[in-house]
Amino acid sequence: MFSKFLNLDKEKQDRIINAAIKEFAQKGYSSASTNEIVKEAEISKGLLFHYFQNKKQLYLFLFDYCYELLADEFYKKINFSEEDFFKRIRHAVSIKMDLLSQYPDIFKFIEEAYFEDSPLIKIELGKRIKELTDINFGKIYQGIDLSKFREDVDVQKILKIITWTFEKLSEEELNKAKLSPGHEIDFQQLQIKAEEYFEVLTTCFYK
Amino acid sequence: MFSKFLNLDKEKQDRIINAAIKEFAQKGYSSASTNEIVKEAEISKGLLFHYFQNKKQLYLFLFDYCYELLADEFYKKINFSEEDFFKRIRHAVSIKMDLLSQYPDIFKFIEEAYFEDSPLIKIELGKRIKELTDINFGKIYQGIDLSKFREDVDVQKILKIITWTFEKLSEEELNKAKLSPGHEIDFQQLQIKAEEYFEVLTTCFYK
DNA sequence: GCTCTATTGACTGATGTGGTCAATAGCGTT
DNA sequence: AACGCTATTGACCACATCAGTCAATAGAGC
Repeated sequence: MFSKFLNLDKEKQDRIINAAIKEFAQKGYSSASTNEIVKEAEISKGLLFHYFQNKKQLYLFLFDYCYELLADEFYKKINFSEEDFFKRIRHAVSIKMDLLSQYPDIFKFIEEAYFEDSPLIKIELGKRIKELTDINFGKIYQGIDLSKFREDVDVQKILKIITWTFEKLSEEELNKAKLSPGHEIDFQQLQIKAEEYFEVLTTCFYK
Repeated sequence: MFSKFLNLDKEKQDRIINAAIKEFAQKGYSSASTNEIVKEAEISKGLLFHYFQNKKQLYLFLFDYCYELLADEFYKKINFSEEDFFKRIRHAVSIKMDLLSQYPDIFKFIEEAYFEDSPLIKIELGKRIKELTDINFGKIYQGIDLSKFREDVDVQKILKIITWTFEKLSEEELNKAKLSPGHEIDFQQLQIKAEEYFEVLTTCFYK
């Protein structure tokens, strides 16, 4: 299907993939322009359509690419044998932030895919999107040692509050980055803040 | 400036305003189509440009309109004499949810404005956007009685965790609503859940 | 110098854009 | 009924951009 494309040297593949992801991420499927993609990738219009049958096939190829890349990276790094919830969630958020900083456009691309409403995407991507959501929320809770938590309140709610805290902390830092000139996330400061909240949360929620 | 428009009967004004807000909210400034706006508002193309000099003026008018509407409604309802932080924040979130369910497109419109990067908007809307953010986070904390909180952790972080919890709870319910057939928020269930988290948070964070 | 594939970019017809403007509808006044 | 005046229309404009095509060319291997 895409064998012609996959036989290209890696550098050119990457140029095309990155350009296309960036464009789709910024504008969504229908508003994304193949003209912009070839300009950014520094290839000719004809070449893009030599490798990919049409815009739709390109988009689907990219979704598969992004999905596999994020899933692989996440599962490669997460440590499921860590039973302490705080450490687990802190680690998961940290991985997510790493990936986010490494592949910001890929995250945006996946995010945008949620909002696509052309029939194409709703049908063909529905299942995979659901799977990806589970990466964020499902498996993170498996095998957690709940015995450390205080017993006078619902532990499930505590888990949610903790998860939300780290998520909001990340979002806050991301929003700051958006307003800053270079759009760069200050990971060092985020790490420091995460540690501070980590301490507050353990103090208040552990026995 | 917009006197011609403001002399219209209210019903027609609303039709135009709502159509325009909806379109800008969905597509952002540059991709929004004046053709779509007049179609939705059921007026002719010419009439829109009879009332508003051009697309830009329309956008700026709408931002002012949305800004004032949200600010007015919020300050009208919030009770600054309530010194208990939990009650205050619970009330604020409840107001915000009310407004969100009443004016979903207006919230989306304002949200989109953050991401506009045409010079027009960055310059002319910058200050106002900042003010609106303060509505959400700044004044909510004024006059709070901090003496009730436990003293072994940073109280400012506790306030953030509480705020984030109620916000995430609202977001969660909103996302559920998006997936449901009628897009309706189950306010009763949200209220119940808020009470449950309220209890967990007071137990863990008050003395 | 031949073959064959990789690559180009000018081109197409369709669609959509913000904005204009001459024409008209409809109401208040005389 | 006839005038004036504003509210309202929608065909129209010049231009931009779109996804996709294809004849022409470049360049590598033999």
